[in-house]
Amino acid sequence: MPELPEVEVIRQSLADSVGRHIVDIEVRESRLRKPVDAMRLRSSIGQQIVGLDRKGKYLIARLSDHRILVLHFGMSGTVRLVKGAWAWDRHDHVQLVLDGDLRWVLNDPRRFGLLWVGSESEAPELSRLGPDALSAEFTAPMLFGATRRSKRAVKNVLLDQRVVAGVGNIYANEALFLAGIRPSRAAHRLSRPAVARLHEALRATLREAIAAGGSSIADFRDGRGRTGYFQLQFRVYDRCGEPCLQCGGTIRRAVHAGRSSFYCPRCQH
DNA sequence: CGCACCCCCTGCCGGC
DNA sequence: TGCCGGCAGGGGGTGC
Repeated sequence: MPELPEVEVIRQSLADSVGRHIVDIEVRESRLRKPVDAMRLRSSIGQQIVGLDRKGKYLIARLSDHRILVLHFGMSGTVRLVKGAWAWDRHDHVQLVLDGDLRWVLNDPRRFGLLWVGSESEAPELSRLGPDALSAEFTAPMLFGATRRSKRAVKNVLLDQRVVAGVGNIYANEALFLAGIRPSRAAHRLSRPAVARLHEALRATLREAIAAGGSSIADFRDGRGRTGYFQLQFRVYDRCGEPCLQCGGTIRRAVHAGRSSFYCPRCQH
């Protein structure tokens, strides 16, 4: 679920946490994508959260001892910011208690998420990431360079977090539709203007999605329990068999790299 | 190098 | 009504 827009929406909803100290951490279920090291995690008790950042799909809490607390939400993860005591609910795995009687409750039914604390330089996941899709470093010329070097389908390039961080299946499909490019097009055959269109479409889609509170397909909610509504604006994602909003043709579904692609065969070439 | 295919895990939906 | 297969926003690994 959480791609860049959803993680950004979560980040914004947790803003009240900045400046607070971590006073306790309780781990009920450590079997996430990588086992949660409760002892290591609890070494951050007493630290102050001095900032809340995001890179790609990773949420990063900066601690006063200069370490970082890294969260990734996999397919089904969320974090709720609650006030007062909290009784463990189904699929709640970790509670992070802050001063001011606040707490983060990490819930992740599929347990593909990640929770880790350490120094930024030794965070293996972060070091492999390309520039964040909404950062100034992610430019059209940079994306053009990446497409030139790759014979893969352009959608697979967009999904490659080493090229650009934060794009997942929904927004890759949506951006390719806006740019009029088929997901299966060989990346290195795209023209410079086509890549520039794609770059612009991608950033516009991500910004629109953030403004809409993200996409709530099954049950995505932000830290305050609010749903997003960008799913109401999907132009192609999960619209197989439905009419193209631009030409009235029929949206098709195909599978690339094990993921569903949705596109309009008349509008995308 | 790139992809097809597997894994991790739970939940939901459609077909029978 | 109930069961079963397929599929789902993530990432990682293997072997061809």
